[in-house]
Amino acid sequence: MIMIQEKLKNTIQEALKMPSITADDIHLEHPTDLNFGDYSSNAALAYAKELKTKPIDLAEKIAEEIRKREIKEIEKAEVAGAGFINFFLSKEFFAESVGEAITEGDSFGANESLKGRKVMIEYTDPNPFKEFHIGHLMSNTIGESLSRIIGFHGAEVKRACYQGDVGLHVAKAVLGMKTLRDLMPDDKAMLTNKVKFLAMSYSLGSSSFSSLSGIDDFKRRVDEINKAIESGELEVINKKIYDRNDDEINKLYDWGKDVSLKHFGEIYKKLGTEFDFIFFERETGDFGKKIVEENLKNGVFEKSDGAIVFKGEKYGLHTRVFINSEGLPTYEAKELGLAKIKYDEHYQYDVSIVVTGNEINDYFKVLLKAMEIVFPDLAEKTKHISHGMLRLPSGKMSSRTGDVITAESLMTDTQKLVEEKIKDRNYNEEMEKEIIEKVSIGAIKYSILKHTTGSDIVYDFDKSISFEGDSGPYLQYSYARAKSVLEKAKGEGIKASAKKVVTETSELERLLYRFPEIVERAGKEYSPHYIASYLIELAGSFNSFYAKHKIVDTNDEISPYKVALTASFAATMKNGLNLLGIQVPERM
RNA sequence: GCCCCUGUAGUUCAAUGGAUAGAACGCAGGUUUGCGGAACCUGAAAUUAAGGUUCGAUUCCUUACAGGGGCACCA
Repeated sequence: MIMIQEKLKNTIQEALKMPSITADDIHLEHPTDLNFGDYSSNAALAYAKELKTKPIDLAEKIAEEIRKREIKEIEKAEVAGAGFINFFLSKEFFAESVGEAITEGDSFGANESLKGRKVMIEYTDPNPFKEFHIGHLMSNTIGESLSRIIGFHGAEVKRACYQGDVGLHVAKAVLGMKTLRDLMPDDKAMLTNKVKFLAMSYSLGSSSFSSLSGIDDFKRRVDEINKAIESGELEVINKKIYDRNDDEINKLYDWGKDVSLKHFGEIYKKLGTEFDFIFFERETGDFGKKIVEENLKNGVFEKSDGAIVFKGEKYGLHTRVFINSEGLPTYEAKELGLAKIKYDEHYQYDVSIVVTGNEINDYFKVLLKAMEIVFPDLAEKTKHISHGMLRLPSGKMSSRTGDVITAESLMTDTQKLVEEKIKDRNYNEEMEKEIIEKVSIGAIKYSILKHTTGSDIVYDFDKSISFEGDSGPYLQYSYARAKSVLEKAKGEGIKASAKKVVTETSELERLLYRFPEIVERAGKEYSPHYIASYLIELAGSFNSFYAKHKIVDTNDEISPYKVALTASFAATMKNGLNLLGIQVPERM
């Protein structure tokens, strides 16, 4: 499929008669306006000067050369504008690509450029005892999509999640649990109550109490916990959690961790992620500490104010603490240990991708620099992909009222909107449940993935999740609509066939064949949003096509072709959405 | 103070150095009972400012202004 590009490039290269230029130097693009053709090259503009000729003349020369060859995929090549060479693909080419999309089905768009490569991708990374918030949802959505895209390039992909099960945030939650112990749900209680209990415990241990005002004896408990924090009990608990030498603490800790992880498990299931590896900070801490200490003598790390640091200034970065003055490894040391553990003990990857929020970009640069010195081979394989922050229109999300938008509240709110939308349609209960889940998750994921990875997303609670226009449900709807047309065609005995081409080429065909290219680009640049915007364009094109033509029509001799076009659209949409981690309902 | 990121229609987002800057929401108007109106069609509406590089700049460089993030024992 992508061979057509190679063919064009080679031809242009030959026509140029410039030995110093290789086919790879030739740039091809899709003009934004289809009136300018399907492919366009600026080669004449770029090399006219060197050849001491006018761009227009050179372009004409190249175009002539191409016409002479009578390439069957090319209907015409013309010169336009300042010296662009525009290529219009032939009907035969489009018919062939429509046929390909149907035959290849679920693998349409896939390639083997990463065949044999092993890729580990770490994402989501929520912390047990704490809430699963929007940031984790973003990381999960992007990480899952990247995993699928990279897998579509033929690589073997392993998904990993790294969770902070030790540290001050955990100690805070345990302290909160101690204070709220008499409210602790018994074993018969529902999971949701346990989760709520945990959330309360955590917020009791933090500066925000807004979610707690309903509980008994609220003020006494807050006072109690503030007193405990002032007296340094947090550090004591933290140490006890590390050392596991206190039965009471262990019991609370184990219970809380278990509830948390089960809860995360439910969320992953809804989101469609299955991790191959789950790492915990407890495992990486000691190891990371050892690595740092071993590299003290050789000067990679230095002692400073009782802590062990990496002086990033030498490399234009900043200093970071790897082991604090109490001798405990910080996140930096743990991450160093994690990289080594991932590779040595679990998976000999060729590439290791870590997806996080961009607020730690600078920190990650320091980490990578340190890793470059200690484990150069691993650093070379490691790639940091960061996503933007989610902000409210009025400013930062967490500081305003102390309310953090949890991923779950977003998910349930969205579900309610979908429920409202479909309440008048009579689906059976099972189907309704499926539709609600797929559509609401699809809406959320799409609204994250349509943005350039790395840019911030402004989140307006009322408007952000849309079901119309530029939205996940719009894509799902278009797919469901196509499926329903195909059902009807089947019922009327019309078989899809791309063999007989008598129709005018539509925009739909001119977009469909591009899918494999889009997938490649999304993979190369680690950017799912290319797929998202492509699918929107594709869906719009299909919907226009649908409005203009009657697809299923026993009296129309080109109906089989239109059915084929519809089938290839459906296959492409399904694959594209799958790469975004969005499921497709057959009906909605 | 220093470092990083970002400034595009009223709003939220697109645009591998290319041609007339593309969508969606919102707004104004429309869609002959034809396979699903979560749809389709028409219209008004934008590159923060000033320089520079280039045949060509939303894109690269410089400066200014505005917003976000980070800068030692949290992650």
